[in-house]
Amino acid sequence: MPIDWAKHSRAVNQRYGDSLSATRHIRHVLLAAITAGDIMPGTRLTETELGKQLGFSRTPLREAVAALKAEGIIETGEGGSLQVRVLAYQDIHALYEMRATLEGMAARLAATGASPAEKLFINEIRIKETQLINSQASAAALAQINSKFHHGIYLASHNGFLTEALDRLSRTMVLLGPTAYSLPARIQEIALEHDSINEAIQAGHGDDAEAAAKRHLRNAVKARLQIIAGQQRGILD
Amino acid sequence: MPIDWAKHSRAVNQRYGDSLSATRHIRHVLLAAITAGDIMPGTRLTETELGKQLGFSRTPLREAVAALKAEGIIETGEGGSLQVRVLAYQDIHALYEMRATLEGMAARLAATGASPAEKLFINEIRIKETQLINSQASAAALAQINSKFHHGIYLASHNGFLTEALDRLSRTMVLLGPTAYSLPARIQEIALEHDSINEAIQAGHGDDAEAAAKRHLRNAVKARLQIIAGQQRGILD
DNA sequence: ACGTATACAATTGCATACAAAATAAGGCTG
DNA sequence: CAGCCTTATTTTGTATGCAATTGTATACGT
Repeated sequence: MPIDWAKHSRAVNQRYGDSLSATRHIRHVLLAAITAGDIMPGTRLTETELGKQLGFSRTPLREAVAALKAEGIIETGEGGSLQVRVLAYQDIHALYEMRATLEGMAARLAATGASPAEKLFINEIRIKETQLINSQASAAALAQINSKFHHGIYLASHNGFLTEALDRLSRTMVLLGPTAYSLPARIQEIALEHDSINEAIQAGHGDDAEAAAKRHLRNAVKARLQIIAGQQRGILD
Repeated sequence: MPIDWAKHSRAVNQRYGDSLSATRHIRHVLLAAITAGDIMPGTRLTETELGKQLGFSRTPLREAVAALKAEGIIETGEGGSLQVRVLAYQDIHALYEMRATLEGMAARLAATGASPAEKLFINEIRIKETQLINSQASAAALAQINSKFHHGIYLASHNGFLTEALDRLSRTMVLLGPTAYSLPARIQEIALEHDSINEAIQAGHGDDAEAAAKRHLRNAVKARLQIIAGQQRGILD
């Protein structure tokens, strides 16, 4: 069954405007399709087919793919064939280990260096998250506000390289599949953990913020393993 | 005055073999040229000209550039023109701040998780570095063994994402220009600091290794600022 | 003489076309 | 019938060509 590229394409246009170059447009559409789970890791992608489906020639497609390969989202199999990167079990731990360190760093910097406006902004997102949880919002909506909360902290770190590294890790994480918001029990925990981080940032306590962020990520990997265990199927299916 | 692309091209062939695709080859050649200081940050690159000089068509060139743009080495100026990324003064601090955190993490993981063989390997590089310093080796040779020392620690962290992030940061750092090995006084300091890191790793002391690595990077940024102060020219030159 | 408009040159973005490599299929031989 | 070699087809890698946008120079008007 073919993928609904038009849907992702519309979403990208709505989010970034319709004046993006073909290369950038395709890059975002591919990321959206991977995030939505329309293209599973390991799936072979053929340029001709993809280009035809997306309505672009192979040239901008290949440039978009070159960027995604540099990011580690797409990899070249044997013979130069393209496929969405397949993460090994060990990679999950490495990924979360990295993110715990970087999120800790970001939270510390935000606590010690964020402007009053930035702190207010983070706090507002946190309040909105609580409202969404209480109103039983969808997993997608919760995942979105979660992204905003974390991204707000990244920006408040005032370190562009840190922000970029964390954004990149987040993009890589979509390769792992569904978010933790598919686990109802985890939602309340996340709220509490976000509170700890937020309070430490508001109070300007760098050590506490870092510790809270690391705790948050340690729990996140635990939840992730639980999801994976739930998905557990035979290797051959 | 034209750049000696043939030299860089030969170096890339020697390092990676001559069976690289044009795209990958060009990517490495461009990185080498930037590292060597043949292309200064801010320099405008025109695809047609570059392609002609390198002996390839624009297609693989553009793919190589797409990858370097994704890495933040090349950026698109106004009007879509290409230029080597220009780092702001503030970026220097952000860059070293990031690297201090990640190098600290790598040193800690190496100390606690490296295999005996990896520890021996790191130690051998450290010994070789001492020999090179004592024999008054060139700055380039010292910079190379320095890279090997650090990269050995990255690998010993057993975290592929960390290794990749640090490699990426190292590539970005070439935008800053000459290495600290142009400062004779710094060379002895570096040796001592590397010793501290190595000893902590050999002893398996994670905390000490992380602290030593962070100290090393704090001193490195100090040396970097000294170099920049020495280069100080007017903005308009 | 300065600012603005217009025409032209240069450069990027994309598509098409071709060449080389890899995968798949088929036939042959042991 | 199994394994392997040969061939055909698909797929990737690279080159060229065209269209559209951007930068620049010249001419004109104020």
